[in-house]
Parts: sequence; C-alpha cells; structure tokens
Amino acid sequence: MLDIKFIRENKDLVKKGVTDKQFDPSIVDEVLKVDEERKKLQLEVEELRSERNKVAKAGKPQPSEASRGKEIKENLKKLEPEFDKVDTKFLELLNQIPNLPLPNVPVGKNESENVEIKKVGEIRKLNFTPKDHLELGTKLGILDFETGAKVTGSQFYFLYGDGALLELALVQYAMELLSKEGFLPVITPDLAKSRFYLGTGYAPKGVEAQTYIVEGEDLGLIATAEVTLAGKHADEVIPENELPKKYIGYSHCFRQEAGAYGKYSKGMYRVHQFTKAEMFIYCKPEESEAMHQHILEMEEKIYQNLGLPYRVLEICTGDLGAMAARKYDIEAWMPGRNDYGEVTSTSNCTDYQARNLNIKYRKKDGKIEFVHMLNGTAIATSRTPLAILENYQNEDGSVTIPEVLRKWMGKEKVEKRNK
RNA sequence: GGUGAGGUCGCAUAGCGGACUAGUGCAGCGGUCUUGAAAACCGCCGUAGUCUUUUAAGGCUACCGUGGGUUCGAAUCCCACCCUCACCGCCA
Repeated sequence: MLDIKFIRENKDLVKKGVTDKQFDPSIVDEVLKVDEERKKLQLEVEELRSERNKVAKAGKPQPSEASRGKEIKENLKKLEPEFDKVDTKFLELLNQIPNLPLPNVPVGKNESENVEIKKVGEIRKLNFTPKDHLELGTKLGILDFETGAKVTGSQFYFLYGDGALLELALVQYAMELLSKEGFLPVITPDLAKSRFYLGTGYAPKGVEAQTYIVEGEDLGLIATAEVTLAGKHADEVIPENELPKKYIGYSHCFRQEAGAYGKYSKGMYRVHQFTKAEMFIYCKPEESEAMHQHILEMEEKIYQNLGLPYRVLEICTGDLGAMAARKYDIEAWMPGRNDYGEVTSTSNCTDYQARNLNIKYRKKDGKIEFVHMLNGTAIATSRTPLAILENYQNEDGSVTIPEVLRKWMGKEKVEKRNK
C-alpha cells in the first residue's frame, strides 16, 4: 500500500500515477473521504477510552464512578465496531491504490506500448522448418503432457531423462552463478499463509484467480518464491549494515491461470506448475534503482551465457500492474512461434510491498524507514527449457545442449530415447 | 497426533486484578574522567496512530504470541487458536 500521509499531501500526483497505470483515479478521492470519517471516529473512541482510563485509575469501587464507567463501556461497545468497520473499509480502498510509477517510466496504455530497449544475440538461420518445443520434447521422450493430464489435469506435465536433467541443470547453473554474485541460495516452502500470498500482491484483485488454496487451512500454494522471500522478513526492522540482502530462491510455482488458453499458451509456455529460481533484494531506498539494474544485468548474463537471443522491454505504466514502480521483461526468441516470448520479469516495488508486510530498516542515526524490495526471475523452468529446445534444435529432431549446462548434463546433445 | 512447560520493550529476566505511567540487568547513544582505551559515574534509550502546533515540543490512544470474553479497571482471570521447547506416538 501507499502511505496515507503521502496521499493526503500529494493528491494530484497520486491521481496522475494512478491514471497512468490505467487505474480509476476516483479511488483516491474515495480513500481520502473514508480517511476523514475514520479519523473522526477514531478521535471519539480515543476520547472515551481516555475517560475510561481516568475513571479506572481513580481506584476502588466509588459508586458514582462505577456507574459512569459502565456508561462508557456501553458507549464503547457501540462505537468500537463502528470504527472497525470504517477502518476495514479504509484499508480495503487504500489497498486498491496501486504503487506509483517511477518518474522515467514510459507512459502507455497497455503492453503494446512497452518499449524495446535492446536486442541481443543473433537468431539462428535454419535451413529446415523448425518444430515447436512440444513436438520436439514429446518426440525425444523427455516431455509428456499426456500423462500430466491423466494424473493431475490439463497443463501439467512429466519430464523424463534429459528433460528432468535439463531442469536441474538450469537451476544449478543459476544458483552457482548468482551465489558468486553475493546472492544467498535459499530453498523456500512451496506454501505460504494468506497474509503473504496476498501481501505480496500476487492476488490483490482477482484474489483466488491465481492461487491454489489448501482447504481448511490458511495456506496456499505459492505462485513464486517472491511470496516466501518477501514474507521472510515481515514485521522486522533490519539493521542498515545488513542491507542490501540478496537472495536467490528456489521453489515450485503454482498458478491456476484460469481461462488463459490460446496459441501463445501452448505447451510449456503457460502451465499450472513450474520450477523457478527467483532473485529477491531488500535494500535502502536510495539504492533500489541501481539494484534493479543489477538484477537486469544478471538476467541478461544468464541468457547470454545460455546463448539465447533475446530482447529487453521496459514495461510502460499501463502494463506495470499494481505492485511495480518499474519493470523490465526479457523475451527470448522462440522459433516455434516465430516471435519473442517472455522468460523473465524484474520489478522494483519500492516501499509498496514493505508497507504491506511491515519491513523496515534502522539507519545509523537511529531513524526507521521502510525498505525497498525488488524481485526478478533468474530461471523459470518451463519457459527457459522451451527456448532451449526450440533454439538449439537440429534437423533430425535432436537438441544440442548449451555449453554452460554440459557439466551437469554430462553430454552435448539430447537424442531420442527408446524407452 | 498425545502429554507437560513456556511465549513480556533489541537480548535476558521480574510481574500472579487497581503502586504497570510495564521494573531490573545487558547491549546501544551522549557526557564526566583519561595521553588514548577500559573501568567507574551521570543522562538518554520501543513501535504505530492521532490531536494542539509554522517548527520544536507536548497531550491522548493502542500494542505484554493472536483473536474473543469477564470487570468500573486485565500483562495478570476465562475460552479458542498459533508458535517454541521437552518427552511419547507415527513416519521419509
């Protein structure tokens, strides 16, 4: 959420940001209106409580005071629920105001106005018609959606042999590279309490649209390790000298993806479960822009080393979503669709998530302030293997393994298995 | 899953209905002393919200695992839940 004080004092600025994000700016006026109501009620409640405390402090049973005390109690019994109701409504509305875009973010209505900031790598010219990853993987016997559908449901898959090894190799590659860059490798739980899968904004509006929820418990399957890594420091005050904290988290990710079908969702591009190595950084406000560039650099390094052609997009205001103040996506070339497709996304959420989760840091001078929080994909297995299969395919249907992964795969090429 | 013990201010502890405006110790910050340091001594030292106010400062409210309840008054009593520790059971 945003700081209500900031909203009170910068109404027009907030409205502009909200408008640029393609949210309805009237929400800002609504919040301020309910805020006034809330403050009024709060004052009444606090005055009553103050009197109650005085009466109580006067000591023993004095008959007249006791009856006044009873009266106050009755009044509070009516007023407090009223305040709670308004307060709840206030928070609900406040949470609907998205994070504001940073000043240099390109203004645009939707994804069509995202800005391509660079293109890297050369697209291989093939002298044969490329197959898509689904056909390649299925024929190689390493990818099996049919059994996934049988056992679990549509858009789930089994990996066999080199398919399984490729996923593990990618994760190990990313973990090794990033731990050398000062990121702490973390394996997190794959489930989290609702406070965290909601508090990180993964389901702020459509709520259950993305998240699988465990019946009878306050638990859901995480959509990304961002949820657990952000929850890790909830309600903490981090000493300044421990910042920045850099994590590379490993988890499985679960998304319902309700209604998300279509030709671009084919095969591994959009699935209900995948594995991901996710970078996550907590830092001081003044260094968050630099940290964001740092994450993007790491992502580029990974895709360069994997030898995958890609482009970098700066996401425009209208496509940022609620949490991000700035966002970059990397799209890798995917011959199967003859187009680029998203493989990573890195967001600077500034202090928006930190305010939801109450994560602060103590400065050297003793002052306490909210941290900035950033996240970025290192490897999303399903989409990265997809890009590898399609870009490294040979005419005979075999797939050459990228050099950096060979030490974990123990071979240079994936070929058809008999069994 | 069962039984028992426990969750109090950064840490450690006290607290068993009205002297709690949550005490004490440690750590931290400032000072005196010292060539410097240590020690000793003195002072300061939670978070959030809100009101008065230009600021500064002060007042008020809430917070003793979480949520309810009893009472004029709850850290303290009652109920439910969560977590930690120990032992037992069950399992990779």
